[in-house]
Amino acid sequence: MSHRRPYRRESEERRREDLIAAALDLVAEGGLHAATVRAIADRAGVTPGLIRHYFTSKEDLTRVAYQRLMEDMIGDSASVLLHAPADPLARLARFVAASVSPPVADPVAVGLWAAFLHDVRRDPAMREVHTTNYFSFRNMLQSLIAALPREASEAQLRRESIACNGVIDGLWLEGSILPEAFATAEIIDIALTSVGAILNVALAAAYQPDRTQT
Amino acid sequence: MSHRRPYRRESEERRREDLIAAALDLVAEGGLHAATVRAIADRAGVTPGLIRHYFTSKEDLTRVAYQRLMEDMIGDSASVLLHAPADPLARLARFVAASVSPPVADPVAVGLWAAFLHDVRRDPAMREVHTTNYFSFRNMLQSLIAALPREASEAQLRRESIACNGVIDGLWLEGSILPEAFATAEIIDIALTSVGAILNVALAAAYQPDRTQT
DNA sequence: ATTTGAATTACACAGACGTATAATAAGAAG
DNA sequence: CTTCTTATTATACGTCTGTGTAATTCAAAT
Repeated sequence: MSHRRPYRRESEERRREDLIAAALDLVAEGGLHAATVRAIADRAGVTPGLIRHYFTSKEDLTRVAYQRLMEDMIGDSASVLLHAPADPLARLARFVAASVSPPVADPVAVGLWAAFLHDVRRDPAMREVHTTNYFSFRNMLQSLIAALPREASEAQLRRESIACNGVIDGLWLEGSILPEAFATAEIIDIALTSVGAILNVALAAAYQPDRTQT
Repeated sequence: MSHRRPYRRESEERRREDLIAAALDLVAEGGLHAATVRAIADRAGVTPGLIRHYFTSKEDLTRVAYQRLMEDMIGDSASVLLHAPADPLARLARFVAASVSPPVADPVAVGLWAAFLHDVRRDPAMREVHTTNYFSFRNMLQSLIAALPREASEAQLRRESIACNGVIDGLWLEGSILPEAFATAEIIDIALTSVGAILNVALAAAYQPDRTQT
């Protein structure tokens, strides 16, 4: 009499991937509290019990999902440099522009990032993921700045990368939260001009949009 | 036989105030999900039912609490200008410095702000509170910039205030999330130098710390 | 003193939460 | 075709959630 739901067996990797993606989806849509065990399982097309088969607890899944989110965001930024020009100034310009425009700057991404922020402050494991990725991004930026044809001490480089990172983060935030208040082109232009002013280089003039993508 | 808990009647204003404060406290400590009706009531020293006597729903209380948070943050920034110098450059410097140091920049404040961010994106009412306060802050900044002794078009002023606001927000964020990674004095110095570079004025040199406070 | 209105407490309810455990069936191995 | 492993489903449990409603008790008005 019992009609048990039919199912397919999948690889562990695939199942974990699906569950992580489902969790991030739900957090993006409805905040952390929307990503319940039942909702995640439903979105991933499995039953709730399976989550505890692949993750020791919901907290465990949350941590893994956050790590995945961070890796993706860093990856999006870094991938810009793959097809970037050789000229250091143009490279920096493209990196800055990419960091304040989609897909890096995006309401959903900011929502996700914010949803996890509280746990980041509380949970040491998540805190370390954050710290690692923050410095990873800043170091990318610092390398690009260091490559510019000019003289700069190490201490000055550090200060400049913090400052530029600040501009980028701030504009990333505002542009993503109030997307209708700014045109993407305007945000890019402001970011380039500001970073240029901080570094005392003509960054906006050196910017060449990437024409290989949309 | 029934031992009913004794209580004092309080003014509506006082009770609402206490409940709002309790809610913000709990959100700061444990995120939005920690601010349950029962926990809020407990913290405020009342029973859960009372919340629905002063607020039509928990969502209502949440909205009001967020509004209070924003007002307080804007107020902290604005109050700096009360005892600020008359010199426009020094005024701007103090405003910028205050925005990236305590009590404006503070891990708890950032945690609170982030906890509400998702609802801000979703709920139109909360969204309007955010927008209003964002522009309120940016207009304060723009006024300070406009008061500087130099020539600047309206369009340039807008761009500069967006850029400076970006730097401030970004440094506020990073300094608050990773307080141990930066000294407060360092963040202030970076903020002043960066804003100065964007506006092309000697802001760091014009900074005079407020000695009337701690 | 008594009455009266409403601020406050007390209790109940239905649903959702994360978790634990037992039952089943898919798919590989023999 | 049969056996065996385990990925997956199913179900139950206790707790917590927001909300609705009735019972009380405070404090002011009379």
